[in-house]
Amino acid sequence: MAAKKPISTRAKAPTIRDVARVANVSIGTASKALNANGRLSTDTREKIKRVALEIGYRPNDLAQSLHRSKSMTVGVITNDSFGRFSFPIFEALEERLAAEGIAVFMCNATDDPARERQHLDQLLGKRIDGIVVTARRTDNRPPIGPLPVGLPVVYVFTHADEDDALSLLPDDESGAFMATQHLTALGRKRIVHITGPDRFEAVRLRIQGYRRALKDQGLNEQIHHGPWSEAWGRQAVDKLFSGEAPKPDALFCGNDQIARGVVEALRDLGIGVPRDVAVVGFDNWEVMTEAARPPITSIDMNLKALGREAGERLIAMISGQKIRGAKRMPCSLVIRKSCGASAENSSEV
Amino acid sequence: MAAKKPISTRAKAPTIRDVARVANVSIGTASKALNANGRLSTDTREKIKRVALEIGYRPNDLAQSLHRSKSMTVGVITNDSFGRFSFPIFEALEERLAAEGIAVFMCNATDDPARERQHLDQLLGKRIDGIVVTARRTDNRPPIGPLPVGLPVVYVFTHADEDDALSLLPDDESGAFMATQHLTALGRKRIVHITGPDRFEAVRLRIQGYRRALKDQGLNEQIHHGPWSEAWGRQAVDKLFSGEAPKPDALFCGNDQIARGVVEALRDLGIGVPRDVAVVGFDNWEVMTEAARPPITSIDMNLKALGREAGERLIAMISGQKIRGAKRMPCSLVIRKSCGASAENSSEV
DNA sequence: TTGAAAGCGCTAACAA
DNA sequence: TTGTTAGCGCTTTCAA
Repeated sequence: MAAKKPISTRAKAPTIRDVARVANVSIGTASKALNANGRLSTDTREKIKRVALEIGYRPNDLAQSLHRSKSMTVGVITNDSFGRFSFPIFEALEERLAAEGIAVFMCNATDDPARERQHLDQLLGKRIDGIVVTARRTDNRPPIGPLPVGLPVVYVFTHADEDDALSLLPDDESGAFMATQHLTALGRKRIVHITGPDRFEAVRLRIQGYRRALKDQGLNEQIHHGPWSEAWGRQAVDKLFSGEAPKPDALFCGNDQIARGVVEALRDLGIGVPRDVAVVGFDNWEVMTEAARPPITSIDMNLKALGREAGERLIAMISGQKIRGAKRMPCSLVIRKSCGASAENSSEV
Repeated sequence: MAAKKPISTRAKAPTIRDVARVANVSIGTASKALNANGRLSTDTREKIKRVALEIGYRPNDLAQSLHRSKSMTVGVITNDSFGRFSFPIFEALEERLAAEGIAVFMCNATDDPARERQHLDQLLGKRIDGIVVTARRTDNRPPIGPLPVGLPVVYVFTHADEDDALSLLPDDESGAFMATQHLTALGRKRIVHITGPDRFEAVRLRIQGYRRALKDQGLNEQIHHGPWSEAWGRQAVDKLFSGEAPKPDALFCGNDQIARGVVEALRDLGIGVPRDVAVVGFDNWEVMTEAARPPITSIDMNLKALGREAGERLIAMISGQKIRGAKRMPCSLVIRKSCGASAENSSEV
């Protein structure tokens, strides 16, 4: 397709036949020597290895794969063009798979089913050994496919509308519980939740965790929805602290951008953080949490652990195991100054 | 390596031999039919295509590549684990290459030469048709390798200590010139540059652009170095506006985090932006520039264009062209409220 | 211990 | 128009 001119100045890579010729043995012998199996005189084995090194022989994985019908490659399909969430996941995933000798095709489908289909076709043509599907948000998505039966698929940071699928997700509910409990443990009583649009599953789950923690202490809930932005955080504070109603003494925010807006607005109003109001965010996005004044306590979804686990499971599936079901992986609380607790209690992993 | 049990429940994919058998033709004929070349009766061609579709035949790229000695894959090696810069580049690159039917292996080397070497070996084993090297910062790096002669390599957002290499970089100098000129055009006279550590090539280039623009107007320069953080931006403002010295009427910042710190500190001091002091950032990182009060005018490095161009050139090289040399691609000015200019003048692309 | 040969799935040159 | 066959680079059985 891209080939304009057939002229190629590329040096052809040496093959095992070249090794055999130079070492003056049969090609079968050379193969045996290089693959460390079968018996062979140490002499010839050494010689062959030396020759291979000298002429810069490197086995052609394509040919090898053709033979073994295992390509040692997997594909990742994402729709997260910004990369905020999927990048750390991908990074850990790739690291885990690389350790196993598996290379990773990265495909961006940008929410376009046609592009997704196209990428999938390409990957299947390359006979990938497995697929990882990831996304910008954790909500359900239609299952990817159709796929050859038995092709391992892992959904991570998203899950499929299908029981059979294996998916790995952060435990939003317990993360939010942890955040809220941290606030109640510090003696806060009027804890308001400022969060994102409730069409996000993550928002709904975080609300559940928040509720559970409040119920434990017999406290009342108050929830406000808005966009995932600093501006919304500021606006929410302006509203909450302007009227006659009793003021909150803690704010649990749906993400760190909202939290940062909140912290800034409180600062503008001269309300002390954490003295008057404690603040917790979600995501542990350091660019936000560390730069805020004061730095913001937040929930870390441990995206890298998520990616590593995805790699782990994919490897298991490739080697024949059957795994299914959704698993939620634990979040952790990262304590900073915005709550007034000492950082000693941090459960950061 | 990962293969524990040889038992595989995977359905074997149909081959062209299967197609031929079912369609009751020779395997050569089937191939011809599916590759749309050579002449063939429309009848059989139709039949073969239909059969292929029915039994779900999909050509095995591995076998195809083996034959053509072209794998239709390329590798990307990055050391940018955060992904802030390399992700947009990668995204555009991948999109361009996918359009050509080329799939992309993504490898993270995290600044570790051993890991880089390992990834490279893996990629060479997979007989990739080309390599893209990218990085977290634009500075020089040792050339990647050793590589088979003639293997196309593109460095993007970094460049190699080597004349022969092809590299694509943002034009930091002219970007900084644009930013500074924008300020002078608005009548600002005392324009201070607050930037990052000068071990970054980008910092040095941006200084050059800043200087050139000042010289054009016969203005004096003043440069302050610090870390790439909001805290540094705040600190710089505190210093600049506390003494008896004449105060700046504009601040050109080395990146958007510094700019954001600057804007916030000015706000704290009750200094009007843009009324008293105009501010320009660098990177056009919307999460910073849009959330600041006021939103910050910034220089966009057009990372996507950079990625697309890298794809373009790689494709050209793969098809036989020889390209070399470093190319700097233009930045653009994205106007927001922090300078007091109307957004009409924006040269955003 | 080593060599010969079949075959992985596909393409392309040549024959029929 | 269709079929046959060699070969891409490698592994693996089977013979020598």
